Amino acid sequence: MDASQVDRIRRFNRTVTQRIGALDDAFLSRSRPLGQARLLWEIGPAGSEVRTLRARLALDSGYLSRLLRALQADGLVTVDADATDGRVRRVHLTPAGLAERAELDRLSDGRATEILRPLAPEQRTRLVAAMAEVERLLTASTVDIAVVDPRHPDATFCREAYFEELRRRFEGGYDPALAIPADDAALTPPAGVLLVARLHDEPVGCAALKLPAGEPAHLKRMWVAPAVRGTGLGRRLLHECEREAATRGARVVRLETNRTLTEAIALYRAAGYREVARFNDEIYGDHFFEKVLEVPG
Amino acid sequence: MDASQVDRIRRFNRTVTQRIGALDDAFLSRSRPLGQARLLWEIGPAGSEVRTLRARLALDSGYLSRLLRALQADGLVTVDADATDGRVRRVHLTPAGLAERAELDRLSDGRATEILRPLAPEQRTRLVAAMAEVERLLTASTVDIAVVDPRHPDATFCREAYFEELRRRFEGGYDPALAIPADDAALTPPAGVLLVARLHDEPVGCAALKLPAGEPAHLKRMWVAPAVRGTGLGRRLLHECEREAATRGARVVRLETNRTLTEAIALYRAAGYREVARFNDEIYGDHFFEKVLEVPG
DNA sequence: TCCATTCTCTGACCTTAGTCCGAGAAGTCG
DNA sequence: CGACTTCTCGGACTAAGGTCAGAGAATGGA
Repeated sequence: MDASQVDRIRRFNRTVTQRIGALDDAFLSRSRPLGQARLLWEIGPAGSEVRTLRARLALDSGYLSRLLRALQADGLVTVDADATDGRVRRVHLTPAGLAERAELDRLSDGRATEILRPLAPEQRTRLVAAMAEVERLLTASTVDIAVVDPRHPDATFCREAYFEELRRRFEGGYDPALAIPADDAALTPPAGVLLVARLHDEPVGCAALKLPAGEPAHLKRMWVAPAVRGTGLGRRLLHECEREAATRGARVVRLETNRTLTEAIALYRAAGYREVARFNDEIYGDHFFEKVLEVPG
Repeated sequence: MDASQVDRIRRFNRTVTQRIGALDDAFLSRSRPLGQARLLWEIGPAGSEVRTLRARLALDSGYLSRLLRALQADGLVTVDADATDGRVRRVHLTPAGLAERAELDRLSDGRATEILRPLAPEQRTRLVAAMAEVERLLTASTVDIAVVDPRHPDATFCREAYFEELRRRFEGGYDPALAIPADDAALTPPAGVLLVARLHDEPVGCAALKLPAGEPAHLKRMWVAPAVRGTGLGRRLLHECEREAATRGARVVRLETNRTLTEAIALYRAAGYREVARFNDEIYGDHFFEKVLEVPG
């Protein structure tokens, strides 16, 4: 790794936590502990379940309970049992709580404005653009790719999202029953492998390989959630698949794809795949690609 | 202010504190309180005065003293009186303290590396470039410009730095005694005004105006510290001067400058100054500029 | 020389953040 | 129904961060 890049990130950290961290101070400046303020904000105008708050903010249950008691005592929230499940409790902001939250927003906006104010208009534009870029790439780098059992909820979520997308994009729709199948067993090692990409523990992409012994690996089910497109995740998934294929003994990766999936086709070409003649009878396949893997050295 | 820009800054804050804040966790992961770790790092290999640490980290004197006691008890620092001033104390890292600090650096680098690792090489380059841009512009926006008495230490610092720069850059050097003077009285309101730009309370630039009643304001002593050049500070100082001139009744700003100060000349032209005939006998003046101020509406 | 100032340190005190544990109510499944 | 799980809550406790006031040593200036 380039040392100057590492150094840059550390310097960035120092400048940014000083200057941007001030936005969080807005939460402190209302004579309310930061924890309470953050919780108040996180509850949101529509209310939340206590358990989701606990998960989102990663708080101890006792601690969260106490924070809620404090907000309740100040008349900012109400806590009552969920209608369908008596164990879970729901929190709602009272009008006073909503007002307080709006005030936090206002303060936070004020801090942001103070950052922009001293800058010339065109500097502001540049700052905002650079921030968007940093955010985008940090998000991309937060995405985690792991081998997952095809029966895992995240795996089925991705499969359904993938099918749904094909249904929407293919001319004449998509019916998985008509396609060459890739059932759970076929994507479980060592017969195959399924990779799932997650962002903050939410599935945001997948890719699968069938690994018939002695034959080319077969890439299937490459999907990237719309929210994270344009972050290079497709390329990363493809790269991980090739690594998996190589370490599991395959020398070649093959795939077929539909003509409507233009980004995917561009991705395969950019990654060094070359178009070959049809090698199976997949009815949804218009283009067939192949790449000879480099021997890992 | 553009609401979408404000919004972007807030979103940036959320993503970045999550992801980059992890760099600070490195400081926590050594079973040492964050405060102690930060202090240890801030002392630096060369040692520091206790009072400068207190100022830099904005710590209560009692609190800082206790932190130092704790580090001392762990054998990481030594504290002893300054040689020239027996009141101030100096802190130095022991070999163990240096090792601990190096370890913190190493951990911090590790976190930074983890951010870069999942990215493609060209994404890394983009991230680092965008970070540099954000840092640069946030720094620019942190610079504070204020009217300062010419006898203030920051003002004299800027004056000396300015003269030193002219000495170095003018062909044949610079002697203030030969130039048209602008003494302290002439730069004290209402006869004139001196603006000093500061970054983290350190002077990093200045600009002055002489304001003879009923005549054009005369801009003098425009200087920007090398470290913050290219951040738009010159333009900001110039803009602030025009504002001061306008609110104090001037309709026109004039200035002369030397041909070697090319950035300054470019700045004046870009800001709408037009070159005019020589209007005084300043021996270091090669170019003479003038701008008619817009009437503040 | 004396007085005000600067600098550091200690003691006393407070709030916030956070952990651990066990009780108890509500739901689920065989 | 009974056993197990899920979810919430309060008690007990700890560590860390932080504030305030006062004492005492060293310095600088009138």
